[in-house]
Amino acid sequence: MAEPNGSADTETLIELLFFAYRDFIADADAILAELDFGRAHHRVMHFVDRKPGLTVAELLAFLGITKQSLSRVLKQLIDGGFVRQDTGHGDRRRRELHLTGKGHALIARLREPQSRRIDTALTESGQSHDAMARFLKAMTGDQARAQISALK
Amino acid sequence: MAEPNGSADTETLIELLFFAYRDFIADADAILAELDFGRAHHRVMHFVDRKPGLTVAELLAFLGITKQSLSRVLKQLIDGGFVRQDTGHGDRRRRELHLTGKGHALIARLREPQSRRIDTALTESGQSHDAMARFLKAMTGDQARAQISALK
DNA sequence: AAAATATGTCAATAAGGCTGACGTATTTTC
DNA sequence: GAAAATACGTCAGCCTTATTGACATATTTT
Repeated sequence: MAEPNGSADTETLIELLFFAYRDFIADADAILAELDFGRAHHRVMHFVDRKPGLTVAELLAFLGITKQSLSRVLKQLIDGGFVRQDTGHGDRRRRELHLTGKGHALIARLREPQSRRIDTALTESGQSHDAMARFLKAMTGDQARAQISALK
Repeated sequence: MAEPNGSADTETLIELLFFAYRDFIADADAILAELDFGRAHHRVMHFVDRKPGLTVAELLAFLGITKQSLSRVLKQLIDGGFVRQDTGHGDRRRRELHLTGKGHALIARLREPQSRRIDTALTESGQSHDAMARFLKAMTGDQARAQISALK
């Protein structure tokens, strides 16, 4: 038998996931490079958009990096006018993050080729959006699932 | 309507892909850290295993990096006894790369948690291996498809 | 013999992470 | 009301993995 336990074919999936993610990310990289931004900037904008008003500490938890690492990237986004920081209403120690109009425009532009790639791939492969969401969610660990829930 | 053009939901898929890939990679990262290796070492071993005897130039094309970047990683793998370099039979300028027994053991160990995660996720989400392969392949660009074909 | 190819290596640079330490404003606790 | 905890910012130094450019060497092809 060619695949006694399916492992040979799962090996192919490991490889396909590498290529698929690499090419998926490349779409946005090209746009980011124009602004001298990197993937870190993209991730920050994504989560600020997904959860407007989130604090620096919450953002760090989503990204899984330290505040020292975030600071440089966040500063560039604020200086560039893509992200705005508001002092917290109740707790004035907090800095609540929001995208500016310019920030919304950029995240939309970054998302466009990625969305198109996903939608095209779903159509080409005859997959439903829902089935893919279920698979990807099943691929994540407990921590990520909690984070995903927090974005509702 | 909640989703006029499906874009709202594709946005969720973008995010899920980020989390899924991050967690998928984390499995191997933990093992690599024990050996003071990184993802670059993993990728090199994967492709050397998938196409035994491939040359340095071929490997560079798969990885999409420069030879200067590869050199350090490859040197560490060779010094550590995970990868072996044979002078080409016909063309003695070429260095044909192979995994050693130790290399095979490591790649198997790295693949194990990743395969398990994929297989579990497929089962949990009721997806077939084949459908997922079709989707992931549809996500890749032309260049990657050519590379994937070259691995047959 | 000359040119092209495959590989290796040196040097300098950059992005994006890390740890540790410290400062400051604000809130919570005792 | 003083002390402790929290949220954030920042300085300094370090690491990994990538980059480009330049050049050396062995081998094959022209």
